[in-house]
Amino acid sequence: MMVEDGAPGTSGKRMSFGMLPRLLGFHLRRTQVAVFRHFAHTVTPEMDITPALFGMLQVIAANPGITPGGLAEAMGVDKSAIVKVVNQLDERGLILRKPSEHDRRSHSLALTEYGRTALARMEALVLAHEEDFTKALTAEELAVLTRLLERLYRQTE
Amino acid sequence: MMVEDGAPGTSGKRMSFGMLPRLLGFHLRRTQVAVFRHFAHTVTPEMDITPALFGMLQVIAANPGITPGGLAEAMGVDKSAIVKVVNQLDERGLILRKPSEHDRRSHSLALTEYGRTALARMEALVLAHEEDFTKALTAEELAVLTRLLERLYRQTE
DNA sequence: TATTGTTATACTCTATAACTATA
DNA sequence: TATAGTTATAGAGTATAACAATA
Repeated sequence: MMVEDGAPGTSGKRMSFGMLPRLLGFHLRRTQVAVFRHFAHTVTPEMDITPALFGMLQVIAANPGITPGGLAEAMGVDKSAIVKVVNQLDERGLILRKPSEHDRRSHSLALTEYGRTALARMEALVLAHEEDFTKALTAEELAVLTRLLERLYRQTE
Repeated sequence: MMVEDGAPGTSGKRMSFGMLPRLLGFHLRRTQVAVFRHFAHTVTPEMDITPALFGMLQVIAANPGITPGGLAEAMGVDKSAIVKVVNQLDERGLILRKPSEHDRRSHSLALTEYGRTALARMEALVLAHEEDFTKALTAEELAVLTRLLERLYRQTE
């Protein structure tokens, strides 16, 4: 049996977040979680892809011949963290990994034919996800939001 | 020796993010990373706290007597994931964990005297971090940004 | 039977360090 | 010596399942 004892969270009582709602990071975090959840419901079921993997595919598609090191730099992670990702995409037949002719240490990444087809479908799902998630905002409000975010993170690049 | 071979990322060449810049999640992610890095440079060195731990302390401080289960619910994580966090805060003397009188299964969390002092200092550092990170925006722009984010994540709550 | 806190366990993400094969 | 890719390893963070104490 449940007993009301004054402590929030034990029952259905409202609880306070203290000063957190005055911090931008708090709202960023909540929005990020909501976007990921929405993506997981709308894109992942059909194409079995995460936001991070989709991002990797986009960068490879937009920069054919990019190296694993270049991909790591683009995504802002260590080169060692890229290996598992590239392996996954490779094993799924989405990308091709071939040694460079100039420098045999270096590898060149590019989408396969199947990868291009799959990515096209993912892009359609992602755009639908984006449109649905942002439907509460007008196009202008979304543009304002994006530009404000850009101004914040560009100052520290 | 480094050889230019046309692939971006291998050298200092610009690379493209494809359609990613048209996705809100891309900009949210980059802003989130920038906020965390700024926090790590301005708050963590003096008070050895992360954004997540600071959030936990805020919720405990604002809801004295909250249970671990209530904290888990507030932070949107599983109750089993809270245990390590509460242990850390307890071991550092920031919070006190005592059994409830009404229900001896239940624990009641609250800040210690030291915890209150430490949190006050953290809050000062966090507010300075917030002000510096958002200094590129006017107060009005920041308010607009916050409200747009709220409208996005509230629709899915 | 159901709930609270906890443990055991596993999986993801990411970093550091060291290895290999080239250069 | 230096670099590209990789491996081994470790530490967060989070989830599921199961357990003991209590209700």
